[in-house]
Amino acid sequence: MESAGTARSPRKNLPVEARRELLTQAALRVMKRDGVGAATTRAICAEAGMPHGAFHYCFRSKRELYAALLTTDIDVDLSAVWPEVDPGAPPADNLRTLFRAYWETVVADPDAQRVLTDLTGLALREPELSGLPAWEHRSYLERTAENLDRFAAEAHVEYARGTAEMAEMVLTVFSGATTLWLSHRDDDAARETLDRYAVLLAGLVRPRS
Amino acid sequence: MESAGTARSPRKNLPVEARRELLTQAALRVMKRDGVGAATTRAICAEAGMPHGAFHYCFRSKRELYAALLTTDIDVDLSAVWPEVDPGAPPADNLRTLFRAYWETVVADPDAQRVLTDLTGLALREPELSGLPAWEHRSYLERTAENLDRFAAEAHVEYARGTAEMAEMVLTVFSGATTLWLSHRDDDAARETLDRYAVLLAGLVRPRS
DNA sequence: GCTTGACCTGGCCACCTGGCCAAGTTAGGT
DNA sequence: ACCTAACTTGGCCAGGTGGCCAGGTCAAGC
Repeated sequence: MESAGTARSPRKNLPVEARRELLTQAALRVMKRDGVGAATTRAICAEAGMPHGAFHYCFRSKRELYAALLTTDIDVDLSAVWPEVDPGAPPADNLRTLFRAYWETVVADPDAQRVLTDLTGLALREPELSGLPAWEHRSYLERTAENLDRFAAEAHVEYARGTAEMAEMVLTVFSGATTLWLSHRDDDAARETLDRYAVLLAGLVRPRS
Repeated sequence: MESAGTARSPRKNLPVEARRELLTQAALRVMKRDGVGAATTRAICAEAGMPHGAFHYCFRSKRELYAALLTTDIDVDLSAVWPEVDPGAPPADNLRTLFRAYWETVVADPDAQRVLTDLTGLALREPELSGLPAWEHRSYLERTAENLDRFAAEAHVEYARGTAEMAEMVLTVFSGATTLWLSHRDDDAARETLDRYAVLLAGLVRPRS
């Protein structure tokens, strides 16, 4: 079984970077399972099968762990689930397919969204980390724009207002739908809302010139 | 001056409910100022000018305080800032005015949004409180629908897909715009996005039959 | 004045938190 | 075989946490 959290490697010299990686992944597991508040340095080390002392050998402080999480580990890879695009279909249909593909990734791992939200809120308080959420948002925006461009190429369309603004609008709806769904957990309502916005936003799409 | 947090009433017999109210308001102040995590029972009592012992005379546990906050105190009153509606103007213009009025309340007190977000996330973890966010969402949805109805009446329009679904869509955009803005703090981007969505959603509005 | 019950409080408790460190262990170069 | 520098660890610390309670205080009713 070798279940994480109970296993305890006897002793193994490891470069600090490798250990940092193990710790950040363990932290993410704990946060998803028990909440960001429950991710104490001890809980994280236990999850990673390390003694508590290992933590402050790898990280100067807990904030450094937060920073590592926000800059590297939290990646909801949109391109992972890429929908089939039919160049012949109406843009609204293709856009709806795209939105649903995103939604699958949200439903598949809701805890990831909660952790991201909580971690962002936490970082905003810490002066040392307060810049990270903005950075993370820009990164997210860029990747969304890339996906939108790829989508536009495959569907043979272009965006009336430009890709960047389209990306901001799409992210707004995704973020809102996710937030609301985390509260009400109404799958149907969320999907319907996304479908409707797919239709609306299709109005900003036109055949490529 | 009588600044809150330092003043300390000598001793005053108060019905428990009044004291509870004082504590919840003090808790809200602390959370907005220093974050939800900083709102310890001691910090809250200090803010309210009470000894620490008072807390557990009024509340059985800290969770009970959270519940009191989520069910009564957190009210972002949309109808407080009601825009002027011009029945002669295009629906898109009126809708944009409505959206901007909402946005003013967000920008006026961003910390309230953060507290609401964090508190919701926290409640979702606690089995005892996990139902409250859904309840809160329904309440929010109803009040949004009421406002939309009032708006429709004043602007002499109606909603093609029904008020309820319109409210869900509007809330989705509001929530998303707020979340994104809390990260990037780009006022212009947020306003532009809201303006664009006002135009898009105006497509779901038609003259009253 | 006296009784009663609601109200009030300082101090205590067990537990947990992030952070630190001296002493020990390992692996690789020479 | 030895040295060195990187790595590992259990234990310790000061401070903070939510929760509890015995004993004190107050105001109202008689």
